[in-house]
Amino acid sequence: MTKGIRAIRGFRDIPPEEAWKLSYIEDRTQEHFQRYGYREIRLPMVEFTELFARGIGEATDIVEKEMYTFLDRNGQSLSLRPEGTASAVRAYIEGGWKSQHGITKVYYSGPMFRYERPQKGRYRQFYQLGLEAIGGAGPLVDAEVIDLLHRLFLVVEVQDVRILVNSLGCGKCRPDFRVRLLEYLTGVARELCSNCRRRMESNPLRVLDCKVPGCRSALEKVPVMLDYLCAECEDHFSAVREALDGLEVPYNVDPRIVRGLDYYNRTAFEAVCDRLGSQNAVAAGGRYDGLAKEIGGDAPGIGFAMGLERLGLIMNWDDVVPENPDYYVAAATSSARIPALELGDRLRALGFSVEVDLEDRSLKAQLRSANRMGIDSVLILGDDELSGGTVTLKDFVEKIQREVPLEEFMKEVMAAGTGPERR
RNA sequence: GUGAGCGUAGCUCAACAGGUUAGAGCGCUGGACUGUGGCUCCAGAGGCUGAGGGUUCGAUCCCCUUCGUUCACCCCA
Repeated sequence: MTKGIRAIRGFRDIPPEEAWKLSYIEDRTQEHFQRYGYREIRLPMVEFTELFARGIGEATDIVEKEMYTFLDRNGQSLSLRPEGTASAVRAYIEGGWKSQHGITKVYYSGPMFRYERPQKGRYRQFYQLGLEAIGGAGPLVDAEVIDLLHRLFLVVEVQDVRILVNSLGCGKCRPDFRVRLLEYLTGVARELCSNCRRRMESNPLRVLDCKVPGCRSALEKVPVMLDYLCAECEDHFSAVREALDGLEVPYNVDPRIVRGLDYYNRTAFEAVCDRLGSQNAVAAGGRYDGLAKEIGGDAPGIGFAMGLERLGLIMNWDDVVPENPDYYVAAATSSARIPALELGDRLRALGFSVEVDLEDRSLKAQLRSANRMGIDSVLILGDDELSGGTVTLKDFVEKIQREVPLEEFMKEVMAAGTGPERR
């Protein structure tokens, strides 16, 4: 079990038992996004390192220590994408989509890569589904995006998810706030944990969401961004909230919401759940009006991404069952092996999914397989059936069995048929 | 990058304080039932106990190293 080549740490195989769930989430989510006018965009999984360095921010953890970066054969520094927003905005600029009318609304789905220690709900290759609304600066865009996210959780039946929103201010008001925050933190530095004292230097905003009790009490009167918003940001944020209230989207304003990426401004939001191990974010996003400028364009935007594995972890799967095959064709004798395969093909041509034994196993073993696979209808072919042009139908549920002319059976199937729509 | 736990059959796990031939359940294959599933019974296949070194008369067990894995910290989706 330890022999041979295995998957890279943090890069796991998603077996069929699990993969169908991710597909299910993707399907439901994409339908949902499309109802809001979002269209799929396929983005490269590798970009120039510079895109992420400038877009996400040189000083962020992602860029500093979590990217898969390498030189290609031309000596250019490339990186596996750690997230999708930077690419989407790059595509917007590169494609000149600004000239199109209205807001560009796109969604993407696929693997992201981050060099982190794997743990529950966290892998080095993980799957994200995200969307971006680029080119719109107004608060209604923010509200619709958050509304869409809220309603997505209704569609995929996830309970226990809370939506938290905050405003991070803008380039005008955030620097002031930062100064006030640092003043305060310096004052209470003795009461903070060692982590937070370190964070004061690296990323003071992060101190706000420390969970250590001592820090929490020391931070009771900490200034929050919301109290320092400039007039424009204040107006924007209250307009967003007004719209959310009008749409009856349940949310909480949480001043401790901070984003780990530099490009965010104004509206930031997270969907969190407690049943996710130490991770609690299922989806997160926000506005990034300054991002495009960093990479050679100019456009406001907002978007979010959600972790498919994490969503899969908290979804209620009780009412969602994978479909079993419709028929099992069993060969009772060796001369019926190929005719069994043929019959399988005929049924498949009608849209059914059919299993046929390929291992020359006994009839008993074949029936056992059918039963294990949850297949209710078995068709048996043997020498008797072949010589008589019949097929034996066995129904595990009704517990009945009868032998009928093969062509008659096929006609029945076609008539009642309506080849079930498969997914 | 840091810390802790765990690596025994395909899977989930046993093996009193180091002791003889490493067991069980599930799964798989066959049989009881000459061409008939589920339930039951019987049989069989399947192990360099993650790898390497050490202590010992003797190591799955103790020690060291290494690899893998899980969870947590950090951080994030």
